[in-house]
Amino acid sequence: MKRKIYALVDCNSFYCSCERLFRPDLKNRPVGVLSNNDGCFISRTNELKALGVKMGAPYFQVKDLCEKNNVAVFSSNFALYTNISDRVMNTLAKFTPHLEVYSVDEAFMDLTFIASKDLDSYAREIKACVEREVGIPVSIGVSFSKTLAKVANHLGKKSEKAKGVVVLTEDKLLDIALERTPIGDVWGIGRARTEQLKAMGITSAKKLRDFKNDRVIQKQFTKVGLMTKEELAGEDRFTLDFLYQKKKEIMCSRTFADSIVDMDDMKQAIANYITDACEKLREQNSTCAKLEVFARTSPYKNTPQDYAFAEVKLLSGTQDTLRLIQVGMKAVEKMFKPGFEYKKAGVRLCHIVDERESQLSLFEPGDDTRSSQLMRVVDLINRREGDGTVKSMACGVTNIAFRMNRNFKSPRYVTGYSELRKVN
DNA sequence: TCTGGGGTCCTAGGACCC
DNA sequence: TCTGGGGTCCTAGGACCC
Repeated sequence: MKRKIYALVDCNSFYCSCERLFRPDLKNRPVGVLSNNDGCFISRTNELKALGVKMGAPYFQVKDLCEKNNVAVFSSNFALYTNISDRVMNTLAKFTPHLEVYSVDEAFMDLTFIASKDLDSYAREIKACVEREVGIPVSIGVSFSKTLAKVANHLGKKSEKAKGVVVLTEDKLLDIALERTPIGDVWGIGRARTEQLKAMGITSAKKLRDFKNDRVIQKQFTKVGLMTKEELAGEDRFTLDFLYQKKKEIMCSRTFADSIVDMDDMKQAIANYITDACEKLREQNSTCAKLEVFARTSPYKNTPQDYAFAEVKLLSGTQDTLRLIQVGMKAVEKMFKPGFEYKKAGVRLCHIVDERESQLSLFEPGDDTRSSQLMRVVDLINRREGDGTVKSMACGVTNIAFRMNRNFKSPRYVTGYSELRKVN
């Protein structure tokens, strides 16, 4: 049987590249995009990396440096990024029958059907096409497994010579590549595992691949750890799942621009998060049977600390925003402690199942037809007229929940387009 | 003044069952 | 002196990803 071939396509500095798309004047300037509330950097161009600004660096710490170096700083504009991402993925889909969208800026493609000698030129064609049709620069790594494609992609980003495409299908090249890849750069090896592996003398990807004792690896690093090792040896263990997967948990949380000290404000924020999460729940035709509510103070501030948490289990699954707000408000009363300055709060919907399999209970009413119809109409109106057009009274009118500092936001280039599409 | 917002999977251990 | 043994389900918590 022919070995699998995977390509990993990764958009370069994705959020920054999206901003540049509409601002050609930023082409050679350092660009950075900030997290919500303009907290820290979540995307940086090479020019910004060269200035020493790290991923996750708090903005206020490097503000002076940025001003001195004429860095173009943006607040995040996720509506824009999602829209551009869709366009990239649609372009990629033309090149393979099997595409797995792995994140907003990455996708795996099955290229097994391409002859080995043509892989490099095919990958370059893909790259050129995305850049021509969407305008976003990408890097592509190609090899026998997802983990190896990641390694190849990494090299493609770093090497000048590669011009954004690296194909690793020859043993000799693979050996060199794996030797040059520090163990911590391997996909699936995080900080904790890096330390453990180093202590065992495993400092590079090659040393992990060639480590003799599989049982030790499995014992210390779980089944997934062993699969990573096998992937490095070119075995296809993380197979492609190109089917649309429903979320098993849905979260919504935010850091507040101003802390919350009042329970009614907290209730309002939580009601908004429940509304948001329930919309996503209905979008994938699911119900949930557990709601978690949490809030925490700022760990960076020298004030009394608290992590408040409450959960509600329902006997029957629901997708009814109003019902979840009802139980959610009781949960807030249970967890909220006066005297603390809560800086962040959120909700998580758990025990998610398909609405057709949703458990009915003898003791608790399930969602009745009227509630379903109401929710459907609400979703329809909000999709057409914009989020929050129709909502529960509990959400309030002043928007405590989603108020953020966004001092550097780019204009709404494409949001209208995106909202139109959602209606269909 | 100032530090994001999502997700996934795995394992260990307890509850419960026969 | 010694506590059955195995299976399943659930949950909490850790680790990792972008």
